[in-house]
Amino acid sequence: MKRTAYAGLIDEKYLGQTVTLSGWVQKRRDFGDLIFVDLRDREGIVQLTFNATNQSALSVAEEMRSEYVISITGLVVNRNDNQVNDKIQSGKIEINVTKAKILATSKTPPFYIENDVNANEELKLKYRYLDLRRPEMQQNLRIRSKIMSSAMHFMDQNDFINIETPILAKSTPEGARDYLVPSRIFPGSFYALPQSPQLFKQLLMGAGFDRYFQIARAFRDEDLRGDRQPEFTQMDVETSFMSADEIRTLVNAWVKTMMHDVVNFDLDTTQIPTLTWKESMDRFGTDKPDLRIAYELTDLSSLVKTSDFGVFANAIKAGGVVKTIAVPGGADKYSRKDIDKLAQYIERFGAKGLAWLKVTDKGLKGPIAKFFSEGDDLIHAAGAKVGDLLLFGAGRTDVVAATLDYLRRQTAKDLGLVNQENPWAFAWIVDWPLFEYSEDFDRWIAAHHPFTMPNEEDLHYLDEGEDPHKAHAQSYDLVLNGYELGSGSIRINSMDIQEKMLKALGFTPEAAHEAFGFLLEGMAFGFPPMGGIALGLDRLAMLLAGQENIREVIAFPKNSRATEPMTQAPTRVDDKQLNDLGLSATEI
RNA sequence: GGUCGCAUGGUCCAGUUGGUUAGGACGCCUGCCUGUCACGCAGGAGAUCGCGGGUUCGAGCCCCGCUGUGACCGCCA
Repeated sequence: MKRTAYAGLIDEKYLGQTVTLSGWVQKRRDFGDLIFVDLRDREGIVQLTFNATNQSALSVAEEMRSEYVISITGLVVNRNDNQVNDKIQSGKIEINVTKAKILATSKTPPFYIENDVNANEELKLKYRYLDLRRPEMQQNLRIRSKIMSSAMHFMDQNDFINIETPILAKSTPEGARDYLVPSRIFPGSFYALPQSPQLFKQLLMGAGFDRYFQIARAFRDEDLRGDRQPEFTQMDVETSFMSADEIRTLVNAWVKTMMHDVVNFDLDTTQIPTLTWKESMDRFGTDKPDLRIAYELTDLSSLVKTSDFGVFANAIKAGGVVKTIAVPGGADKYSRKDIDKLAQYIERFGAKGLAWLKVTDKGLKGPIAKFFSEGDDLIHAAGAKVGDLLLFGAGRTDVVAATLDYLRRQTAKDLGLVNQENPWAFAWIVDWPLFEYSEDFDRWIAAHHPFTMPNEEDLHYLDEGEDPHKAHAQSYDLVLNGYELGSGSIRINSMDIQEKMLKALGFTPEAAHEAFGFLLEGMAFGFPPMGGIALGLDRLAMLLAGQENIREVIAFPKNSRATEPMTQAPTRVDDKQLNDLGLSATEI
């Protein structure tokens, strides 16, 4: 019996036809001499009917259980009007089965194969192949597939060349922790899995390919988050002779095509705002703002620096800031208890407490209202209106930013203020600092990466006797709905600037050549001006699939401790394997 | 590395102030049933209450430690 159609695609067009279908038993409803079986395949579900007019098929149906794999042949017939099921696509018809065969039996699955499955994550990952049977997961991975084919097609159409770069690569300082692969031939030496194809793609520009792209896997041995996995997929792009503006225009064109191909959304890329990094930090407290939320941060520092409220005045005196968000309609919606909960949450950002005020028609209300008897100035400065809830951040600039960024997103989520009219809020964030200070390393590190070209007018900051940390970079991030989708920059293409850059990062000339000598040497042989970007396809797929965790768009993801419950990776290995590599495992 | 949660039949949960037989729903098994699609009805099986220790006459419940797991902070150029 060879399959002639997908179960989920059977509809009135097939009426009167005999079809052969194969798939899984979603559900059996047994009435004795009448049995209904819901047959599921990748396209959906169709109802099969078995009855006494065909005893052999009926007896096979009696044996069927959930998740058995079956193949059937039957006639597509109309259902009576009172038997139509509007919940499934094929609900107007059903299949009168004449031949049935069980191809594989199944144990009772540990959880139901249905969309609103309520099993815990560990169980779902352990039986990932069952979880992936859920229509939602099938849909998620097909969205991902569409993104990839859209990308491939767009890049091909725009004369980009798809080039693979090594997975076994060289460990380089800077950046994330590497995944290391021991060398058998050189015991004690290691390859590193690439954190990105960054250096290779620059070298490809040096080689004259002019336009490169790759759907590339990248690896970073850092702790996971809902939007971070240790291995992830990037749409990696590099071009020669293009400005940052031109590269963003190119990416916009791809994003527009992709949004059309994948979710059939007509994106007006001329409406994508470009914010400087500083503007984004000032207005939203983050470098990846969710622009679906209308309200922003307001700086009240100058207004409250002489306030009677000590917390505010002291924050300013200590060199910090006081900022607020006015949550529309929040005054009624948030109880004291709700606010306490928010206050407790933001302690993790370093906030000492949460000052708040409610704007009522009788002025400001709340525990600290007494300090603001002349409240109108404050209400006006905050852009607040009656019914709003004012939430304040006071203290170190970075703590206030993190706190109010969180409060802005959380309150919008709580109150349904994430604007649904603009479901896809893209933004470009530009003019990033070239360096940022790392308390961990107690030195300045590259904000993007060490190959990022400084702004033309900032080049002199890298010179002797100047302060390199004032420099800003020709780098740009693409943000969607509060997620960093991609990050790119114009690269340094001269050895001279690259060496200055590495020096500013604390590299001695010897260390610089040991780590990046191949790149520096290459630059001596005529490297073109170049720039590019890498877009995170997992996050993009997650957002387009309406998911909140990138696990949902990765077929076999790791759990939050970077292990894989199905295969149990990582595992210990044989001593022989270790011996071959000249390694020994110390911790048991 | 840290913070906060969670762990009870196959699954998801309830379990009072510590009290004698650990409860429900779904699923599973058996039987009956020709119009169900959350089928129905009758019956049945199924538990090391994550692991180890402690307190107590008595622990699913309280305490300590551990393990697993989720979210977040640090980290992620």
